[in-house]
Amino acid sequence: MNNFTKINCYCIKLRRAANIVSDIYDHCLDSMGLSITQYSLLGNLQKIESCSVTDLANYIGLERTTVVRTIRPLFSKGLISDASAPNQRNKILQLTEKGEKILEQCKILWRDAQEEVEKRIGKENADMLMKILDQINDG
Amino acid sequence: MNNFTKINCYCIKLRRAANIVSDIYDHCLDSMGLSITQYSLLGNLQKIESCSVTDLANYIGLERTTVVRTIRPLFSKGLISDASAPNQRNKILQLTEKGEKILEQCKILWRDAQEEVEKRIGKENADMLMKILDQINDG
DNA sequence: TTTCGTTTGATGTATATACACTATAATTCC
DNA sequence: GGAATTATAGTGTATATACATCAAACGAAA
Repeated sequence: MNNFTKINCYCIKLRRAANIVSDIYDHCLDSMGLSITQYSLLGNLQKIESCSVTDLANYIGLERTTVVRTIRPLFSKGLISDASAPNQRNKILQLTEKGEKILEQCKILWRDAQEEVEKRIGKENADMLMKILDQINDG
Repeated sequence: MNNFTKINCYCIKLRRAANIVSDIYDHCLDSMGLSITQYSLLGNLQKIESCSVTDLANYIGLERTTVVRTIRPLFSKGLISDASAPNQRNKILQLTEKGEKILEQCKILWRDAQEEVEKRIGKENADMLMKILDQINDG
């Protein structure tokens, strides 16, 4: 079954790779009960410090509605809070103290996942990959 | 909002890229009523010529059950058929004549999508990307 | 200041994919 | 040849993500 050449499709290969790499990250973060998307939201929120749902979505390149659903469990767990006044449309998302603390612990696990990827493809290729992905994502 | 440095996460960036590139392909294939995953199944089935669902799944690196559901509409449309005897467990998947014809038309559109990606990141980077993705996917 | 278009968050629904499990065909082993 | 094991296809359900749409808040324009 493996003596055939597979179709060289950027799309299919990117999807497979995204799924395979996602497994690595989710496995690493498993013990903290966070998905890689949630981790990414927390991490980026820490950088921005304070923003609306829409801003956060634009910033990380996810659909607004996806972010709405992803942050819900983060609210429930008390990792982020909304600093806006009542009856206001805009949310003002912020990391809570607990969120900061959890995030720091997650960062260690996340770095393990990063290193796992670098080990698999080599640091040089990893840098190259990052550069090319940036070109696709921001270009 | 854009004066912050985003987190350099291989996983998140791969996922974003997979989604962005998927849009390119699905857009190109839209007029044929096939998704990129369906196209890929047809294309690989053409190469293998004849195989079971499990073999096809292993070959393209998708979960078996995912393949089961993806090929269903291809059956309905008469693009693939099952050459196995009745009451047999193993399916013997094959492209129908109609499937071959449709696939050839799709290939043209698929190449457009491939070129679109190469135009975006440059042919050299595209080759590099393919190589790295293979390392992730098969390594 | 009232109206109207826009922004923002939210919900409903759809697709791609996976995992857990089930039912049955096929194979192995006594 | 019949029982136990394995392989195969299929279903149920879950997650990540998006699009279409809605309602309420906000801002601009008359």
